Amino acid sequence: MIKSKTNNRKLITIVGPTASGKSELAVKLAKKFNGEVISADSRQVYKKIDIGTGKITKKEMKGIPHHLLDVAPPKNRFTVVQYRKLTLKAINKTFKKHKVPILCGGTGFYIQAVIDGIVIPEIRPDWELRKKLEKKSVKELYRTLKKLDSKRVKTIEKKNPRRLIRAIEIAKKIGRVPDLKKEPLPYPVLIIGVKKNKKELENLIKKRFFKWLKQGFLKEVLKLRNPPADKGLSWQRIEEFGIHYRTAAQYLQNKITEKEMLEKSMIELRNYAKRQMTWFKRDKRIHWVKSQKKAEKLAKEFLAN
RNA sequence: GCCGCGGUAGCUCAUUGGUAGAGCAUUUCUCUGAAAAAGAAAGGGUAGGUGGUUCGAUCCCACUCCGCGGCA
Repeated sequence: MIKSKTNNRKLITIVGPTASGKSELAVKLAKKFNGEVISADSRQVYKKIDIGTGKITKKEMKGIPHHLLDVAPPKNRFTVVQYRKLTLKAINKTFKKHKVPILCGGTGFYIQAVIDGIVIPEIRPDWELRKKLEKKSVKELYRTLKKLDSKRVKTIEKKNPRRLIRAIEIAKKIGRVPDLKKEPLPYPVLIIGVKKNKKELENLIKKRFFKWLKQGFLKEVLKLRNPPADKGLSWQRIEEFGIHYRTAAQYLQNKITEKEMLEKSMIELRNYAKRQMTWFKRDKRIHWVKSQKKAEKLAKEFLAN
């Protein structure tokens, strides 16, 4: 390999379940190794959706630049493809400053799209078509896709309407769903996973939620609904911003009690953390650590070589 | 004390005279422009207890225990 400046490019990635302390670790590593943080969170990309997504505060950033936060208005739906584009830009910008980009977040799909370079067909979501297709049964959808693309049908989940609809959407526009293309990053990547046992994580999630409530999380939700000037968001849209927003919206509409809100949040967040771990577990590149010290050591070795 | 209602999976509840199901929870898994999303699979109950009727009871009957509501 030719030794040149580009070979000094290295990306550190921090993954882990919700509430595991990724953001804090990212800031710590950024401080220590002259880095900038790039968030990998599908909800924190939205403006005004702050407390309930655990978005890092200015103070917590400790002067470290953070990217991919507040990059979209909450009214519009953000997607992986946009995420990948913006993130690659942010990474390159960071390299230009001779700093280490630290990709940090819990949205496995977004991270995979960046580091493995999942190239998704350039077919934009067609919400009108989706709306129409949503009325159909999965069997009908499956049959429709089968007619359009005999290959994709073989690997797709037969009972998953969302996947079927997207496949149909692509096939309708360009004939069939192209094979998955991957464009991995041309520089080394270290992936650190923050490990927590079940009980620890459960406590962290609970504590964090109570903290958010004290910080005015419910007020934030109400403000989304009824902002001072502009038209507010629908409850339906608010519920899309994640588990806490969903349960809070239901509570604020008097559909569930406060107690139910707390219980539901805990259960769903626990399940979410589990799903995240299911995703991360299969990636054998991840170095799982229990302490920040261990993470620092890994980063140091990675950057030295 | 009396009357009524109920006691079936961890929870909420269906169901049937031929040994039971759902939703949620639990465990595991999937992942091609919604991913805190959308899906899949699995484990789990001898139907409060005892006795009786019956070829056979979780379901019918009696007694008993427990919970809830009402009356006194």
